[in-house]
Amino acid sequence: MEKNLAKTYNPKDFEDRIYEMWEEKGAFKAEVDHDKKPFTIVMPPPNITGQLHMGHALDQTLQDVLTRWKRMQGYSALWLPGSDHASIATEVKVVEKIRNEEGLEKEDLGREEFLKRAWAWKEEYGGRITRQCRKLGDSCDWSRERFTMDEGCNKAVRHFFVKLYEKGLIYKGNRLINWCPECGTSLSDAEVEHEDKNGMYWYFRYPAAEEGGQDMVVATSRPETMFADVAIAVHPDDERYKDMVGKKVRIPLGDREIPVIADTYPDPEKGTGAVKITPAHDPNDFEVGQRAGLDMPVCIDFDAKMTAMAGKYEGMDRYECRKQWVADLEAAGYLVKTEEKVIPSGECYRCHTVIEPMLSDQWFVKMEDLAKPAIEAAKNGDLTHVPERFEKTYLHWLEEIRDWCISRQLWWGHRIPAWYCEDCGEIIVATEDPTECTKCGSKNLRQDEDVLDTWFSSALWPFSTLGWPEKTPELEYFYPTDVLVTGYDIIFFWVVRMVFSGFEAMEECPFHHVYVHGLVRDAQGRKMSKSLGNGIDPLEIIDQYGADALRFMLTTGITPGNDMRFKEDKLESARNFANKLWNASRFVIMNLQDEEGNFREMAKCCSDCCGMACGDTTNFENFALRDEDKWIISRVNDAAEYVTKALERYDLALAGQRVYELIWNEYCDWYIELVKKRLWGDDEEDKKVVRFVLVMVLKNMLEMLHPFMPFITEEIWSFLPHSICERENNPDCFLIKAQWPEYSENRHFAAEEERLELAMEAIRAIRNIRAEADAAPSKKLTAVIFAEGEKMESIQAGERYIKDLANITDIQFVTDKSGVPEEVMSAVINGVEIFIPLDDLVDFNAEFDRLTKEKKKLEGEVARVKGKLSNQGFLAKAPEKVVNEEKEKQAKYEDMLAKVEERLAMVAKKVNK
RNA sequence: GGGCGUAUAGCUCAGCUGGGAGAGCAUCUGCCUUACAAGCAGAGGGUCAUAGGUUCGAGCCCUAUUACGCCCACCA
Repeated sequence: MEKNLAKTYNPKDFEDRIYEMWEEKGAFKAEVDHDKKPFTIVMPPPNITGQLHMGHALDQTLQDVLTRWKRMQGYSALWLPGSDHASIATEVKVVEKIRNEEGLEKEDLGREEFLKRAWAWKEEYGGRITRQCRKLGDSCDWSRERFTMDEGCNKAVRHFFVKLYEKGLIYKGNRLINWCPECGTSLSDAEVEHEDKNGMYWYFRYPAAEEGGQDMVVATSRPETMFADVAIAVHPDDERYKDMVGKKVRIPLGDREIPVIADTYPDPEKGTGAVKITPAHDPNDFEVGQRAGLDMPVCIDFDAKMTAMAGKYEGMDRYECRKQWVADLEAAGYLVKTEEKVIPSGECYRCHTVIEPMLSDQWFVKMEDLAKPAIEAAKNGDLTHVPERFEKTYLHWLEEIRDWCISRQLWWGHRIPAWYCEDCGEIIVATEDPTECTKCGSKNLRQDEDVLDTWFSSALWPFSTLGWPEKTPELEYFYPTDVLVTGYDIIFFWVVRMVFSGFEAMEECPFHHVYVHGLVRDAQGRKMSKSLGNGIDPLEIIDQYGADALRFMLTTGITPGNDMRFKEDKLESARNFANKLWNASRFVIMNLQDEEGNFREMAKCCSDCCGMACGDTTNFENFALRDEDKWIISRVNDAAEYVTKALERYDLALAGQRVYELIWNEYCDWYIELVKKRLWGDDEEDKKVVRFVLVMVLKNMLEMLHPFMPFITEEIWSFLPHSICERENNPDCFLIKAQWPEYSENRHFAAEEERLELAMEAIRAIRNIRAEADAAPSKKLTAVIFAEGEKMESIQAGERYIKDLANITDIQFVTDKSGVPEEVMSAVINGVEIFIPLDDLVDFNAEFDRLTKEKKKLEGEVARVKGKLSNQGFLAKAPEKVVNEEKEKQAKYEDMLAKVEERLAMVAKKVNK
């Protein structure tokens, strides 16, 4: 007895074992190999603070499918893994830990000590997520695993920073930035989320401060900033306020007087047409302030508390102050009116605290010039998006881009490589820590306290991970990468920044395709989130259904760029599919003899053992292949073409779907059933052929399914006879390294396909009759089949199939219907009539209904075809091929209709209708 | 304010360059047929959101409308 697969499919029995085997054999390793073409994907590095969630599972499975496919196609396929230091998220985690465990704040520890704890935290928890990836079956080259804050990345960051600084593309400036009071740091524009909230406009009267002036009424949604008002602005053409320009008004309840100025910013149509100007707390006002050369006092500090500018409100929280201040103003009669309004508000993408625009010293990347090649790449096709529509998003962002604030007031991250000379004030920016001031020679240097935006280092990921700024062989060989796979939610954060950084550092686009996928939502279509508690843990799913089922579920039934819902039944269906394959394989293996000699002989036409993958037609002439053998070979061939083309355009869902159909609906439902009798028969030569085709087709199917379901396919593969794969000569030949099946004209058998499909139609028709007549499947029946000419030949070729699969003991083929008994049920298929004598079982009423329905259907078809063919426009303008197809259909349907009508007339008599 | 997406069977979704509407699940009927009940066989079920248009021909292309969703936006 041959060894065989376990009786039941249980992924836990082998998934971990197979993954370890792959790793041990170095199957994921990608080498610089100039005999091969490179294929490169860099993994979007998951945050070290994170747990593996469904988003990662989707993202990584897509990348793994592509990597495994390309590896099988003979590429040196590198999927480079890593993780991200996640500046803010990690710092917050570590701060909380220290607070909880030691009751200390980070300031109590000091920078150095804090960083020690942070690194310790990273060592302890940071590897968790990459360990979890292994459960998914990720075939990334772990020997090249990187971390955005490792030594190499740090070197890359410093070099890149210096490069930009020296070109004048990085500068330091006192500007209005997005400040998160909770996280205590500045944020880039991309890190601010906009949300509309119900809010209020308050209209306040600013009393005239001089003779002949008028009171000014202005609206504001942020009364607490009034303490830092420096002017009231009106449009220069606004007649209402013309006389007030240059005059002063007084801030209510205070003694500060501020001028009314003219600026084009205020819109006379909006509000009262007069706007209070608070340059330090509003981006628009900041610009007005700059234009008018106004002071920029600050009334809210970095903790979102009021400063001394706010007088008695000093130290109050900004919202607390707002409440008090409005009440006080109202009591004093300065509140003119209120208006409920929807106010757009900016929030921190991490903690959702309302952003405070703050005037602050920060580092910026000047974007205008950097954006140009990135825009150009998309426009000239060097960079394409799948699906295309995301190119619009990408371009829109780049075209509207503003300077990028890259400094963060945190400790965990890449420290800005800038030093200040305490003696002469010189700023030194350098890749190595300087020992003395380049200008005055002073050794009294102080490094900038800030760290860089996490995305600054992520932006370098496609080349920093390959060795940049060194010119390594890897960088030379694997760069640029081929495709970047990511969710649409981080196009701005990451994709855009990698592209312009890639151009700047490497003078080449970091990848040529961006495959954008959607979000995995819960069954109700809601976003999975911690706060909702509706997240689904991929590890639990793997535990329950196996990684293969999860992977298959995630990669099929989706459309690029669209969100998907996580439904348990989809998962079950994927698991059932794995089970089906398992059982079919078990069946094949169980029926094999000691085949090593046999198959070696049969596959010998292909010296390097590729068997059917060789496309050598002489291969088949040596075997007595029957129609069903050629049919399944032809179907596999067709699938190989379809699947490869689908993968080439990143249509993984359709590719997976086609493999599913091949395995279940073609191989299992038909081929296996068709050959069972032969397999158990007496013709030893024929049995050998059947076993060979069964196992070779299975091999090809495993190859095509492998990228989607790597574990089960590898496991089954290990049970296949060694003579059909390279394992005979090479014990390390595993499916993961097998050759991807290619389409070959030599394996396309149109005539056999057509004949077999006619037989299938007949089988379906007879099964249908059985069901309608309530004849048990086990009941043996006979059939009379009428056909003429070539059709007779075709259907006669299918005699054995019909007998086997429709449980018919005897078929009488007739070219004359006169001998057909009356007590029969019948069916009409393409050019062929089938009669089943059922003796007492004939149900003429059922037969009558069935035929009536069939007649109606055929009448519809005939009418449709006739309509088309009588349309002169159609005949004149449609392609000849289409017209001919329609003509053939007309003949076919008219023939079928005539036969059905004839039969119906007879049955009608029986039922007196 | 600008941009984008979705609308197809009871549910979740496919449908590639326009050429006779598909899958999975669910439902109904019959089967433990020696790989598989996580299965087998059969069946029912759709005015492809609405209204126009282009075309010989539209689920697919164009225009408008409706509903839901997403993204961007300096937001008095």
